[in-house]
Amino acid sequence: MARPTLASLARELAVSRQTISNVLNAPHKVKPATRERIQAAIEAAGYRPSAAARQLRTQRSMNFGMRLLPATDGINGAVLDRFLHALTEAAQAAGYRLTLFCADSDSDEIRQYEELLDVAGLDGFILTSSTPDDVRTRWLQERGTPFAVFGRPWDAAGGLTAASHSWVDIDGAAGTEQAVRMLLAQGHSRIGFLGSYTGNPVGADRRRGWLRAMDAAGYGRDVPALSVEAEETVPGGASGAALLASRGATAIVCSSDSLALGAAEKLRELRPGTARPAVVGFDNTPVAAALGLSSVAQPVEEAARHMIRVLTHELAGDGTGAASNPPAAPPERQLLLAPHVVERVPLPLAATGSSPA
Amino acid sequence: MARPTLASLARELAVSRQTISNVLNAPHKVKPATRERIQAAIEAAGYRPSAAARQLRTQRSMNFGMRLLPATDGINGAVLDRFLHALTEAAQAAGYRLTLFCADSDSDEIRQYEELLDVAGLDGFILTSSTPDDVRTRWLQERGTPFAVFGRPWDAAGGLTAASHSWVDIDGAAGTEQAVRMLLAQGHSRIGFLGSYTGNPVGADRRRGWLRAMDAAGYGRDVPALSVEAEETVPGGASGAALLASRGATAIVCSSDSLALGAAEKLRELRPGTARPAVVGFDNTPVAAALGLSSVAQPVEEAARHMIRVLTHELAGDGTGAASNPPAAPPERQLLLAPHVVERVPLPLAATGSSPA
DNA sequence: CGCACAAATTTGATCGATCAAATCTGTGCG
DNA sequence: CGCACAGATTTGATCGATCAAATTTGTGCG
Repeated sequence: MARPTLASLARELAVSRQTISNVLNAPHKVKPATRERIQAAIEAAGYRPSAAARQLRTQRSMNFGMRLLPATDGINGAVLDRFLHALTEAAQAAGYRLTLFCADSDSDEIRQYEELLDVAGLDGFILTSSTPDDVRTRWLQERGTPFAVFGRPWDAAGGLTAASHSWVDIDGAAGTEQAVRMLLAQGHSRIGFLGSYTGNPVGADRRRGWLRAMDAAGYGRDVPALSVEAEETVPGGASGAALLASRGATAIVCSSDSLALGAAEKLRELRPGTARPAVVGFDNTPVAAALGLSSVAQPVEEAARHMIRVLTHELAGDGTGAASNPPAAPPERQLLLAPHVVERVPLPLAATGSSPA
Repeated sequence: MARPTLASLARELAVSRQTISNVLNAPHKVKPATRERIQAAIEAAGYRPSAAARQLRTQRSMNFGMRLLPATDGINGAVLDRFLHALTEAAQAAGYRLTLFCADSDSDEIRQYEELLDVAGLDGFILTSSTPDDVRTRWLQERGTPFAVFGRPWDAAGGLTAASHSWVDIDGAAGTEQAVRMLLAQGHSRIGFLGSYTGNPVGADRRRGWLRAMDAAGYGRDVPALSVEAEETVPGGASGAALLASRGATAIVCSSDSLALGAAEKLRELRPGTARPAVVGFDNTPVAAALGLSSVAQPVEEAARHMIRVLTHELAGDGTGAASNPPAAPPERQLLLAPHVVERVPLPLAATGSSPA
């Protein structure tokens, strides 16, 4: 039998289309007895309303869009995977779907927004980064399209702009701060910070946490010599670590796992005796896990869920003139989530140091 | 001004809706002069047909679906990223969009198919794996829904089933074969193979390539002792490499980058003198790149593009009774792509071996 | 000139849902 | 008994496109 439609089902049940529609969209308008009878019939027939027809009438696609950046930019790799998965799952749970798209540049991204809004009628967008004075966020705001950004809108000076749009971000400083505290608890006092050259504010933010924790612990005077920048690569991490070690650092907090990987190697090499190289990375990538490297883990899943919450809330607010029954506390429009350190014991790989063949 | 529709634009131009529709969907039916006039007006007004309205009438959503596996399963990490990106890009270029969804299990995945087909009217699906006797592929085939699978349908014995559905896969054996040849060219003769325990056919396939190349080179007799299996982790790779080295192996082809990472570490350790640990990984993950490890790179982008080609071709065939003008050679329904080895010189990290602090 | 016939264009119906307004039921109460 | 009025249900229009069939325009030619 062909897929049932509202009309076909209505005929069978000898009720009107609208009544069935009401059972689905405004159950309180239907007499309980009728409602149950219809609900049962819906289940039995496996009736599912067509999104296209619904969208045509309501102008809602129940669909969010997200640009997939070309690999190696922005949040990527395993982090992006986790983020995407959580996003999709949360959207699905809220009755929305997620559509991906590609763009060559930010201006092309705007062109895509326009197209996707007109053609597919997307209800909102997820952005995975934003720059100060971002043309995309401005465009979306002017047009009144709902969107949420993963990442704070930093200004040119590395400060936070007072953007009025929704965003969620991970508090990098809180992460490195916690990493320092962990190392302090392990007995270290000369704890270095190893960042990368890129003048981006995310790195500066992570450095800030280290600084704060060192100050709080009373090691503020050591700070100048213990902060180093290197190339954002594994060898970069190694050379940075060598420099820090030469200045007496016994432990290192890094702004990425690549740096941490190189740093851990180097420390092992410099101090063959030490069991655990006191190095903490950032992002908690699979590499860190594979090598038994401690790392700051970002709660990207929570961030994704929150972004969906923000978007759906905004859309629900518009939709029904009278907001849902309980005024439902609106989700924070701007939220900073705290990461946490995943402490790991290095793998025996190094411990087996000079095992015979 | 509100978004133009076919009707509004028709009124302005004093032509009928259908004529404009024909300009877009069957230009040959419209007199050149009219066509150009209308085309210009479409551009000027920025008219874009609504996908929802179109879908309602044509029963085509121009949308493909793909299940996003929970992280750490199937193809993942950076490889998945590249695949997804290429998929999205290719779909977009062909006028299709990509919708993601999550599922808890294979049977739940079927439930999602059903829902997405009924509700969103998806035109086809991308699967990222298939098992012999896969319930999902069977369901899709019975229902006649177009789909393409990334990965060959292996049977229980590790052989290839004669499945009738479309798939694309990477020829793992060809990859390891090439890796062996590279090592042979570098002067190695005792080349080991390091795989993981998992009895999955992908690993067996990779081993097969090594075997083939060793045989071809006349080293078939060494084979039994030079094939080792270990746990699919970095330390697993290290212990496997130790074993292989003890049996005289001077180079190792691994079935993954994790194993290769551990193996490279171990070889370096065992032979401090050697400049380049002769180890080749598989998947060419960012880790391999970061550490300067040679690895077999899979052409996932090409695979993704081909899958979209297969799907769009199938849908185009159905759509217009008479296939597109030139009969357009149908894309291979089952395609095996050859990977290639990315040769890298290890990073100075190790070369700096015993540099002073 | 006029007819046949193809090319070009238009008309009305339809896809499957929701909206807004109309109609039908049923209950309370003077 | 009958009227008002809220509750329940139905009706007709509509969202924006395409399809199938009808109509108009144009061309060739006896």
